[in-house]
Amino acid sequence: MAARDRILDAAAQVMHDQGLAASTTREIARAAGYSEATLYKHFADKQDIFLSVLRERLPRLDDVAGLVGQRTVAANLEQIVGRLLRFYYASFPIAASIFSQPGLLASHRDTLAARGAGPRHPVQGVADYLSGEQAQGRVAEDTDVAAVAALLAGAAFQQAFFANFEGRTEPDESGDWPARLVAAAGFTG
Amino acid sequence: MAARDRILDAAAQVMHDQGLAASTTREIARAAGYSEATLYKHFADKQDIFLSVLRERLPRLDDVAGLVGQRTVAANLEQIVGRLLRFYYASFPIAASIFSQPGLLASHRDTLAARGAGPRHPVQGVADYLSGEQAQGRVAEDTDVAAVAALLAGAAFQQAFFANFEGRTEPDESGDWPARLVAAAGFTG
DNA sequence: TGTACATCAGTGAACGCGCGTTCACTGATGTAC
DNA sequence: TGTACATCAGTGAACGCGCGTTCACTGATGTAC
Repeated sequence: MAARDRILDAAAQVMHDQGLAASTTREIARAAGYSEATLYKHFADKQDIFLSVLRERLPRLDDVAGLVGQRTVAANLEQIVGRLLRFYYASFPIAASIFSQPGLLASHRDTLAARGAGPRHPVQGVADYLSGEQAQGRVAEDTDVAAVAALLAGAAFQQAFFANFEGRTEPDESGDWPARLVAAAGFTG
Repeated sequence: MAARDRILDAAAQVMHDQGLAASTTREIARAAGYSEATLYKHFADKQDIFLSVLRERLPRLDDVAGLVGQRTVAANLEQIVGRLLRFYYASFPIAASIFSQPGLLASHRDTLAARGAGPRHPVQGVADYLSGEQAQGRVAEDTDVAAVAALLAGAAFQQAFFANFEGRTEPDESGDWPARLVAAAGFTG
């Protein structure tokens, strides 16, 4: 099964570096070090390669529930925003480019739906973390955790977009930006 | 010059409906009601068509500065979030799909840079609005207007992404979502 | 007014190319006796 | 141990197709005298 993995690694890299449009079977085969014919021993067709990359090679986001009750809520949220920033930054080039092929987008959406996953998952994770803190009395009862999660995750998502759009090689974590976002959402200390 | 406009309208529609990958010269010409050869009377090449669509057919966002001092800050911010939501929703399919062609992305970035514009513009608009209110004493002196703007615009941006990803035909403005976001950012009344 | 010519928007048909995909094949490794 | 055969990962070369682009052309409209 080494070949299958190497093909997926190569495809993910070509998609990331050169974009979906330049991710031809020739280019993926070349990057993987196999002939084009080999691709078809492991995948039904080209779309199967792309969907497999989306399923198996997009970054995972570490679960955030373990932070409940640790340190301070503000410190945890700062760390969460930093993680989201890196996660979204790494996912963006591949995830965004599938908008160029609505059929691919729809197939991927169905894959995620069948798994019970989807792009709202990280936001829900932040909301769940805040609910956990609420249960411990470390976050005010009347806090709208879903709205706070949408603000923080949304800001991280958009900052990651800016970094990719501007061609930067890493997300902008410079200075105290996560801390400022968390403070503006009402969490200090 | 009617032909040029009709070609750009057709190209924008095909890009929006079928994605960048399916936006071939044949398809654009068909949608515009001209022969493919006519495209080349008005544009240097296919990339020139795409860049012209990005320059001339992406939605514009109304200036927001005029709201300073009107009604309440919370009400204004709710309206601004609603506008951002619709703006991002309409821009997303075309804007995201250019990530599939890094060359196109880079050219578009340069076009915007030469104009002094770019994707941070709407966020800056929100920050400027808040600074204006600060000058009138309607927003606290110590409010981090850049961070608040990043939260609100980011949340709208991500909600618009969700709506597009899920294939909805309009952004999710249901219920009091903009109001909840504004309240979670610390603005009520 | 008619006539000869210029301009100009638009086209049908063809082009060369790179794409995704398939096919018959190869050569190395494993297995039976 | 040797030998005959089966399995299996991988390939070179070709395929048909749709792409972006170009070219010589058409026919309607404008202009000069």
